[in-house]
Amino acid sequence: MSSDGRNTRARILESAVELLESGTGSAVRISDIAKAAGISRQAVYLHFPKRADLLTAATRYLDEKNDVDARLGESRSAPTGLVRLDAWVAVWGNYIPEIYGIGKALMAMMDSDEEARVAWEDRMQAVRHGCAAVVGDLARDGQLVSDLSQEKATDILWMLLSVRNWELLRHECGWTQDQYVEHLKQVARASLVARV
Amino acid sequence: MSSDGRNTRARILESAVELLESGTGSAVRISDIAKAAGISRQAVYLHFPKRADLLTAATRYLDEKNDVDARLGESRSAPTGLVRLDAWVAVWGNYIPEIYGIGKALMAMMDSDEEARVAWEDRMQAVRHGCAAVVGDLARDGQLVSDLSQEKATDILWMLLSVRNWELLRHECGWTQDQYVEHLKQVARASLVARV
DNA sequence: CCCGTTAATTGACACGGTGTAAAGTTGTCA
DNA sequence: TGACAACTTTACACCGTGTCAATTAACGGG
Repeated sequence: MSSDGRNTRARILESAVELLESGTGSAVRISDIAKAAGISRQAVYLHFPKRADLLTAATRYLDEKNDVDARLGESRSAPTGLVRLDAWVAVWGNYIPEIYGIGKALMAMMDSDEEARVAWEDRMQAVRHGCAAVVGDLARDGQLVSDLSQEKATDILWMLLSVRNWELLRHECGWTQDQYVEHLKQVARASLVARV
Repeated sequence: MSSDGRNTRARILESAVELLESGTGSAVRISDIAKAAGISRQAVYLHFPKRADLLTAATRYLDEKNDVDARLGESRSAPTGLVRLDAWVAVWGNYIPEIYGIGKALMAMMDSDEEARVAWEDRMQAVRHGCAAVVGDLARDGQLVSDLSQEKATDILWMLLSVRNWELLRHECGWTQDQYVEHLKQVARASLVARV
């Protein structure tokens, strides 16, 4: 069973993201994940000593599975700032619904678990920097609305990408993921791009 | 001590909001609140059988303390849609930092406690309706940017007012509450109001 | 003045989820 | 065959929530 080493770890992460995505978020227990992965609860602790370890590992697992880095790289090589904005928003719009369950679980722990707080804030800061880059592109192309500073525009974009928004739009308005992404694009354009 | 009936309840709520605001949010325990209120833990359960009861009561307590209803009423009687937008954003911008601790605590329970979920979503829906009203005013005054539907504009405004945003801007960017409110106003104007 | 009511107190406990610890099992590889 | 690693089972400590029962203190009305 030594070849199962990485296999089991991956199975745990798969089960974790599956449970966290499709449902009750922070109410998912370690034992639920273990059961879904077909192993004992203690085996989970063998791979992830603390709950926060599992959750942060799950975010990285999703990053790799979705090739987020590569896609974000692609988005930056688009021809104009306007297209880069669309691409960036599309990547995040599609990604957020995937991590929102994990995000909820991490946010719920943030107040009591320092490690979870740091992990989540690091993640948020990375998004923020991405927003700043995209807005910088817009400004360089002369497409940013004239009465917005780059800082303010970054904040707007970043607020729009808030994880909570997806959850609320989905639950309260019954939106699909496609609707959400399309909407994000339009809203981002309406907020940031100079009208002709 | 029968006259202490309402007094104790109020003292519990005061201690609760104080602890929840200035600090660790969902990590605040019933016993912490009891200690801060100078009573026993069981006395808290006497007034609020479940944790969710206390939290939802705390939100109502803050509403009344801050006269939120009255202020929102005033904001709607402002002369133009533009001024109404400013007033509405100011009320919520000042209110959100106060309830964000309670919001965090409620959100952390949402997945496991149905009552907490309903309470929070009701609250969010109320905000949403308010946003729709303000946007409707803008549209009636011909001030809404022409390429935005009222629905989309409502979503923008509502995303900007997300409770999470305040926390993140405060922690990651070190913003003060005044900065936040001023920023919200400007962003809302930039996003929604037709430029002349 | 006593009596009933009501709020609060103390102490004990059940429940559930996290995390730890120890001993036993199975499979692999040298 | 023996060492090693992953996983299993069982058991338990810890902590926060919520419940229960017995007790004390204060107030108001008869």
